[in-house]
Amino acid sequence: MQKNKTFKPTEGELEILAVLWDKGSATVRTVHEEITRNKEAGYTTTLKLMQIMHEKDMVTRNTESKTHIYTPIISREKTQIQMVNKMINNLFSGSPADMVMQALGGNHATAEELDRIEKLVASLKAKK
Amino acid sequence: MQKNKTFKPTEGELEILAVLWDKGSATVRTVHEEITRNKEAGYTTTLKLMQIMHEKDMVTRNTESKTHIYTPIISREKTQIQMVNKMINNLFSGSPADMVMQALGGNHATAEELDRIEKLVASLKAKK
DNA sequence: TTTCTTTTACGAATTAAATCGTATACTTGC
DNA sequence: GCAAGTATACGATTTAATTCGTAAAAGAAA
Repeated sequence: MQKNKTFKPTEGELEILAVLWDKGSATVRTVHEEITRNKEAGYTTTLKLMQIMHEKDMVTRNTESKTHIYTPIISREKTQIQMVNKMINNLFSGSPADMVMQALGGNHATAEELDRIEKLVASLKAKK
Repeated sequence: MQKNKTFKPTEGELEILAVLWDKGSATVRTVHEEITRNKEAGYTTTLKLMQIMHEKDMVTRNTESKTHIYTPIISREKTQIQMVNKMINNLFSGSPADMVMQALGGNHATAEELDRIEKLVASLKAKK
């Protein structure tokens, strides 16, 4: 078991986690194929990265069969919260609202998404 | 002049930029003193980092006097937009709303901030 | 002027991420 | 059983970020 230090995946680790979160669990082969849809990479590179993630206790693996099956340990949501909070502190002087402004500023949110946000904001206001 | 590649400051660079953005311009000494309010670091470490940032064209510097004065080139806002968008893509499957949910979920936003967000959302909805 | 302090320049060491080649072991299909 | 293919293990290399020691230059103070 590891110390509970703040979890900060690197770029490459995040790509792998994205696949694992999406699929629940996956083999190196599967992860590798997903990843190489977007960029070049050797198979052993992906393998090594996943092995390192295992050493770091970011994933577990089932080694019963020759082909190991990897499962993420930390949840997507927890990672999101940690990374968003870090960014709010580092780049937005601690103001969540400022980050929200930038996130929505690009105007990529759909009408439904805006509805969801509106409801969330309303419910947060109600609590104040 | 450099290619216009996506700007991705490291952790340490971001700390320095935060000071420079805040003050507009600053000497190494000033930046260093700000930074060491929160963490340990040798003076030459900060200096070197800022020199490298200069090589990377992240900052300009005025060398008229012996004590150089550094000024950030990229704006805080542009950096915010780039980093938020990157995070939305990497960690939130491209959904700005999902990121907003996490940013506000911690319930750290003040009533006034929520008002601002509400207005922004309303104006975005009006455009749809 | 001489000394003390501050500053930059430079280079080296350290740490960590990412990449990949090669060896070896395990399956599977013939 | 054996060849071919697939998987892991391991170690080496590369690249980048970080850290800091030392020296030299510039100014300030005495």
